[in-house]
Amino acid sequence: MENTIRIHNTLSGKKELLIPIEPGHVKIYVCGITSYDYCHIGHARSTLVFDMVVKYLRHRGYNVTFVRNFTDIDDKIIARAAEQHTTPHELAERFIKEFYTDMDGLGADRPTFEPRATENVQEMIQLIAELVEQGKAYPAGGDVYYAVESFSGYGKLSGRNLEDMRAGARIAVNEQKKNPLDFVLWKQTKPGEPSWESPWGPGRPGWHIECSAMSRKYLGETFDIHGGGQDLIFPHHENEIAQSEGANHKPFANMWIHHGFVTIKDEKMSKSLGNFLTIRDVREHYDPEVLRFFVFSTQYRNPLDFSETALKEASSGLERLYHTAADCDALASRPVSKTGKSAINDKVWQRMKTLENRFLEAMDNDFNTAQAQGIFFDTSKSLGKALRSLPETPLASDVQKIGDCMDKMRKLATVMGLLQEDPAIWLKARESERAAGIKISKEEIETKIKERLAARIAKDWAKSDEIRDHLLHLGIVLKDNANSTTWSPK
RNA sequence: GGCGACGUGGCCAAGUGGUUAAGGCAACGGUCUGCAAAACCGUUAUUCAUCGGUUCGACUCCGAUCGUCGCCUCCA
Repeated sequence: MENTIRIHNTLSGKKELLIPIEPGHVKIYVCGITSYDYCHIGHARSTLVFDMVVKYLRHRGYNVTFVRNFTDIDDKIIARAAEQHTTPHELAERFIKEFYTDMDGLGADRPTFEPRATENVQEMIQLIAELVEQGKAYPAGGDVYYAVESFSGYGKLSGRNLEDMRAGARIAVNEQKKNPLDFVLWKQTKPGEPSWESPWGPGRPGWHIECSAMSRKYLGETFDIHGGGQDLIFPHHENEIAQSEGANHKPFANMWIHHGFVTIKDEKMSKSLGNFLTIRDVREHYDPEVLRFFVFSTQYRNPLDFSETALKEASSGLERLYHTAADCDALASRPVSKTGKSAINDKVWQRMKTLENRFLEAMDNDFNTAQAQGIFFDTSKSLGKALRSLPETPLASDVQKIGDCMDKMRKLATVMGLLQEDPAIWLKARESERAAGIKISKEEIETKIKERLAARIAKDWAKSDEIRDHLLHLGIVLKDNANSTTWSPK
């Protein structure tokens, strides 16, 4: 197959053509969550971005092996478990379950493999032993550290060098380390903590080693893509490279994909700043597709500023696409004529025909979902024009053209998890959401509408408008149709 | 302090050496309507933070300046 996808590789700082090691098969590893709390929308972005990447690669015909780990043992988990009078294992498992509830609810596919750190400790011990043997790591007082100076490529991912880092080091000096930047591979056990036997005594793995060990186990020593949030570039991914390449003497990941943060008021959303919203906070008020639409409204490397306004805009935008879908669906029941001249303008038809190519071009260019969404809107507009130009009894082939184009758009939108619902049902659901804040009963509204209808029949426009304004004040918008009046929340 | 990213219309956001600078939201105008709403259609940046430079030509490349954010400590 032909490789056409270009990806921004953090390692080179450039867009590069994705050329899988094994033709047609992409192997990708993504750093998952540390499981000790509910996921926030930054985690949602991460999951959705890589879900989109994998879906697109598959859409393009690649076989994809996708590995994403769970960090289920670490300082924060141990501390939180102690606070909650439970075990680290129980706590981690509980929040893995919650992770699934959230991410399944957002429509993310499960990865091929989802290894947990605690299930791969032997593989980590093996890798550490190899590093010790090769003089790249050293035991000290029950811990084992990686000697950063032993790896000449240290800093190549994050664009740093050891001297600069040393000068600006904010790391507390640890007497046991040969270099303050050396990082721990194995931590000596402390009383009451989970521990595993090892050649260096009982203890538990450091954070970075799990990804090196698990990626090697599931994907091999060299694989195609490694991904994660921008905050993982240093030190986490830098250290993974040091560990893996230090032990294997082979390139680790060929390409590195790092997505931007979700921000609030232009500040990074994070646990330590306390400015985070959980996925379920957001799900209380917004449909999962709205959240997906929002996430994909900007290219994955840019920051994404979260706000109520931004979500509302996303909702309005997606609604527009669903309206088009509903209009196209309604066309299917219209009587058609078999012969005649196409009513669809040639330029409009050209736009409809080129939808797929334009979409693929945008997505091939470093997964430019923002541009892809623009193409959906452009197509939506073309479909609107086509629909409007149809006569009472449209030509069967015109109906076919419009239906096919809409089907194609739906199929392409699957990559972003959009337009997957029945339009009529989806649009109705948005209306019900808006109805949540209304302070007047349905019966009262119906009564008012009947009153107004009487006024309208009597052509008492003043009274008719007064009733309408009154309801509008209460958040009810009236829509007069040919022979009925419907209402919907504002 | 070191390293990195970014600065495009009221807001969000594509484009990234060369015909008219995508698209969304909002606003405004039109169709429709008793008037509206909804929907649909249309309009809205001689200009891309600022100042220099390279070039026949730059929003796009280079340099400087200003501003915003991030990493350097756990973090998606």
